[in-house]
Amino acid sequence: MIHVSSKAEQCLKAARHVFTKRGYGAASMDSVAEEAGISKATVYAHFGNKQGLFAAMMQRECRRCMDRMAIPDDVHQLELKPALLRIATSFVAVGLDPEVLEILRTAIAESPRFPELGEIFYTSGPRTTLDGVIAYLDRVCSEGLLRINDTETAAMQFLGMLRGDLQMRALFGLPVSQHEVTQAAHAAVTTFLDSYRQ
Amino acid sequence: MIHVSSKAEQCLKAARHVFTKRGYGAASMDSVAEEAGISKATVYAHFGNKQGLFAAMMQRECRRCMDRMAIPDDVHQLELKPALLRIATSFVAVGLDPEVLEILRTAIAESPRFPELGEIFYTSGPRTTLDGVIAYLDRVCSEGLLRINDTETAAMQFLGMLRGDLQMRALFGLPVSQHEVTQAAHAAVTTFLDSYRQ
DNA sequence: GTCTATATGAAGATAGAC
DNA sequence: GTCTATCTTCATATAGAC
Repeated sequence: MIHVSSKAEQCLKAARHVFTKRGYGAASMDSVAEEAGISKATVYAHFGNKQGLFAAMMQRECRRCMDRMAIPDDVHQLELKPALLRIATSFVAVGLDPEVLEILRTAIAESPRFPELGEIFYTSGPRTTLDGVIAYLDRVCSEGLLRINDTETAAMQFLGMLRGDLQMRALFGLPVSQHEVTQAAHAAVTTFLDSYRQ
Repeated sequence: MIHVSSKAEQCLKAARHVFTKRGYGAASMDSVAEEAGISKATVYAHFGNKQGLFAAMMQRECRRCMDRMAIPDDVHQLELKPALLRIATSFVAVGLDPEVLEILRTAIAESPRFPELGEIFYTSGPRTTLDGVIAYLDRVCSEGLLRINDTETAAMQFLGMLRGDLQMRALFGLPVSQHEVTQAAHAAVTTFLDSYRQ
């Protein structure tokens, strides 16, 4: 187990704020040090250089996201429709959370310069949710509640319908009303069941 | 009509390349001038400052995108299912086009610093397609081919299913196979019709 | 591990000639 | 409109003391 000192943690928090606010290229190590309340030399001592600090910050944030991306445990105690609605509500809540959006935006922005970033974020974020939905759909299919040939495609469709335009609009900083969110969740569940329950 | 000199155009092309490759913050006006084959002072003479150049470039690129975002004209001569498949194929082809992704990535990245950018891109991109699909669905509903209460929600669902994870993976630079694309298009049309044709 | 001080280079922006 | 040359600021990174 690697020991991470308190100063390094302050530094990562400050890095998160500065990098997401200004963008990687325009962020300065001086700003990070100042906001963390430590000297710039200490930042370099811990993370080597700017790229190292950014990569460490993003990896940490991706890990933090992952826990929230899994589908809720209690879905297995619900009937089919309420369970899908529960998954849907949880998914859009996380996907539109301002802190998650900040990290997602930054990951998209810098993925051309940090190629491993895309895979890390996708695996710990969208893919985690997708795998959870696939597992859930496999189960209800084996119980005969739904008939789905390709549960991976179906899961992608379900999550895709939930996202709709909303996540893109949120990424752009455009307003997304609570009404639209609940509307999208209910509509996605209805359409999904209409298609796959027969 | 505003006359745009050849040098300004070279400049915008170079700006597109430099800004999308390095990111706004890390891009330098020197690089843009060098790549355009003109002097830096000329760049400033035309666009004022770095922000002005970036905004001008992005507006131009959004306009260029818009034409490709409309749904194809020939859908109106097709039957329902082939028409949806035509819309689907066209939509994913544009949405996964590397040049479009480059601009989309940049728009997402900088929208916090350029708030008007999000609206410009959304309006000329995703919203244009969405409006086209809504209009199409309204027409086929009025002909009695489908029964849809809320065509806007249905259109968002259709486009959302098409995107699935694919656009996000593409934004992250992860591989997306041609097979996945056609698979997603066919599956989206099938699911959509299963749900709304009854 | 942490700091102050500094070297070194780069980048935004402009002055002034043609 | 376009250029060369330059000003000035700021950023990455390190040296060296404690």
